[in-house]
Amino acid sequence: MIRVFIVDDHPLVQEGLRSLLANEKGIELCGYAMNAQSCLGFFINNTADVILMDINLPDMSGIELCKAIKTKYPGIMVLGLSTLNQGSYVNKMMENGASGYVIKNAGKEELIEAIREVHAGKTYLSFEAGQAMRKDNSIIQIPLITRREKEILCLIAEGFTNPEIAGKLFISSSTVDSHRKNLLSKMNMKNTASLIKFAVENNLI
Amino acid sequence: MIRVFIVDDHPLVQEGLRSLLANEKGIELCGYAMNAQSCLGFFINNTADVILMDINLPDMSGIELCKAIKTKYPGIMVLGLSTLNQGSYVNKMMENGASGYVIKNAGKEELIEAIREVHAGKTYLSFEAGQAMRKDNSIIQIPLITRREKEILCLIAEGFTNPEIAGKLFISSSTVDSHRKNLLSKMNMKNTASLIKFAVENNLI
DNA sequence: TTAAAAATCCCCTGAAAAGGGGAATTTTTA
DNA sequence: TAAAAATTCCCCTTTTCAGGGGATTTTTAA
Repeated sequence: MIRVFIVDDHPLVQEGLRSLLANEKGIELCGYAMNAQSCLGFFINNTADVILMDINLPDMSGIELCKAIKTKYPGIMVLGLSTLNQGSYVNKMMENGASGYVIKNAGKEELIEAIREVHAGKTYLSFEAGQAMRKDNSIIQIPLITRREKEILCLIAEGFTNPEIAGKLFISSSTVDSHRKNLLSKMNMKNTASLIKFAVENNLI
Repeated sequence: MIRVFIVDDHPLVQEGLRSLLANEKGIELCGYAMNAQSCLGFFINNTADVILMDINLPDMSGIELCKAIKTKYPGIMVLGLSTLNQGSYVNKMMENGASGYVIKNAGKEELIEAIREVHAGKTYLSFEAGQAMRKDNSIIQIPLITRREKEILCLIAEGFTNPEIAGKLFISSSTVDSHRKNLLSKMNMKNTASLIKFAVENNLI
């Protein structure tokens, strides 16, 4: 019996995954969490065999959580969950100990197979994830953003201006401006409007 | 046997709804569409008893689609699907012939019950939807935006400036600016960044 | 058919963002 | 420990946005 733990902040995804795994033989849902903290909390007194882990969590990125889990509990296998277009994140997550990757709208069969594979110590990359990992293809890569950039991106999205953000973070307005320009250029966006749309749609904030 | 048709542009919601209804006795999924056009296309040669209809579709609002369906096929019952905070839209959709409303992250039982109720000719409002409809509560109301405003909002989100949008729509830049100001004021947003975040999060675009 | 709503257009001013450049310091990571 | 990455800061100019007005025409709905 493979004990599966789910970490995903989106209620609909949670619901979908739970119903997909509900009647599967050999697989048992042993718990779930909506954020990284409660996930880490669970594993203090409990355990699991495989964690289905979303890449985007409210309090910590999936990459960091993956690292934390694999450092403390190397025996637990982490299977990343992503939407499309997250190639860079796929790479980062694998580098930090994930055993595989599944696209969120994958079918039931693929998900089950992936769980069994990683539980057996193998690596599983869904076809789309494999595609997304290739550097030289046409799939849009979401560039990695740093912690500070994410912080600033969130404040921009909340409607704060550069001087306001500078005040909140105790840095200069010029610095905020630099980060903003970096975000625009690395995301390849024309202006704030398209940047925020892209960020929200890809769960960067 | 109640024949149910699903119209929702979100793949994860589609998947979730389909799996929720999959093994339900007395309910049969007779088709689904990702947009209003293919929904209308389906009903030229087919029919259904209940349509689960998302409020936000890429090509037409759920309100308009609801109106169109109820005008042509009054016997088909429309059950609206919304996220929270869409009180104004709930009202509009009911005014245009919808028989009820269910919150997207409602449980299986509630969804099934709602389908049976509206199929029986009754009205179903999920508790949260009922809450959202009350004018005098603390739930954030999403103001209704006009067709033109939505059009302009989308172009802003794509990164176009006022003059660029003006060129595309063959109107003056001042007019675009007026619409933009209206959007900011009716949504009660500080600037473009927060406006776009709000719009994307509430599926307005 | 007539009132309400939506869409159109213009004025003004100041604030904010975008685009260009460069550079120093701190933190991570290999 | 050295190289790489992240964070910090500043200069300049031009464009775009936001806030404040007001007004007309067209469309929609009661």
